[in-house]
Amino acid sequence: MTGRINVSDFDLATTLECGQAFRWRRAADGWFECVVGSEFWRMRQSGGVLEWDWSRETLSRPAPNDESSRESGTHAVGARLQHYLSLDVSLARIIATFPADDEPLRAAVRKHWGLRVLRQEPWECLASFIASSTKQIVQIRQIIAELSNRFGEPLADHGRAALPRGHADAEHRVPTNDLGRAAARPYHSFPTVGVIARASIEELRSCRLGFRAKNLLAAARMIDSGKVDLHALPSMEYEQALEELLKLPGVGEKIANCALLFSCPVDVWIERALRRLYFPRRTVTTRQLREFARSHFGPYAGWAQQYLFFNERTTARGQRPLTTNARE
DNA sequence: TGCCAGGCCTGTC
DNA sequence: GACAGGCATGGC
Repeated sequence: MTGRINVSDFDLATTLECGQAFRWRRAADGWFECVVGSEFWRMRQSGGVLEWDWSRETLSRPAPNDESSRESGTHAVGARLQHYLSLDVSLARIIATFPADDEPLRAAVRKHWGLRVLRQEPWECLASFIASSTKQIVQIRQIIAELSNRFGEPLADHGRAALPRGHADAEHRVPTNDLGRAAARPYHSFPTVGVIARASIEELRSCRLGFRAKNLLAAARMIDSGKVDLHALPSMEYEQALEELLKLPGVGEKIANCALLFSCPVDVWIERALRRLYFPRRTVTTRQLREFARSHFGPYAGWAQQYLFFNERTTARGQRPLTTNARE
């Protein structure tokens, strides 16, 4: 099934490659593709038109509580896509809440206009950031790909057959040391929390998680057993939701905030930007920076900081692209 | 070869 | 409360 959506104030490439999601792959023909939930999505933007291509029953065994029971009409799929991409909110209105006299932020917004914060599945987002601790983004993508390839559901044969020529990567086995390729193959779903909870520490370590393996396993088990309910977070106040996430091993303030839809993450790159832009020649602690960010950027602090993060990453000396080149 | 990476946790002072 | 060091692993 395919469709088209008229879009404005939106940049697909920037949104998918700005470091908030780790599984989207830019194919050689310009399409972005990923398994989202248990659906295989492809998207391509041409000016103000977003083309999409969607396959139902893409997984050999869709998760029982997942999208298999969802509506599959063109309108319903398009609506899900718009929700995921936050196309249903006015970017201009969000930007308008940013501090008016903050020129560095305004400059970042101008430069990366169209960046939108995705509405990702909470578990995938949380697990990805648990895996992110002291890892480069390219390596995070590799770890997430390894986890998905090993523990996720593969695309069903008929789903794979529906892929355009050149995309049916029939050979699942790639050299284990060639993680750039592994990271570029999004043909598995992200593993469910239950699957990870029942994995062994050795299996997780084999995905190159290192010391993060025990944190991911313990966090998955706490969530799977109901000790922490990710789906209850949206109904909580910010402080309560933060406190809930901090119960999880390997989850500190930064990762918790990333999981809370980027509500206020201050990581090393944002910290670097904040120090350079707002506190030059002054000594401030990370805690002070976090408090500054929470109070300064307004209700959409996460959006503001994602602009600053991406801008810092793309303009800092020694800059490197955030993603591996999917073209191999 | 050595440094460092979208941190977290623990021990020490 | 502040701070340092350890934790695994791989890209550069």
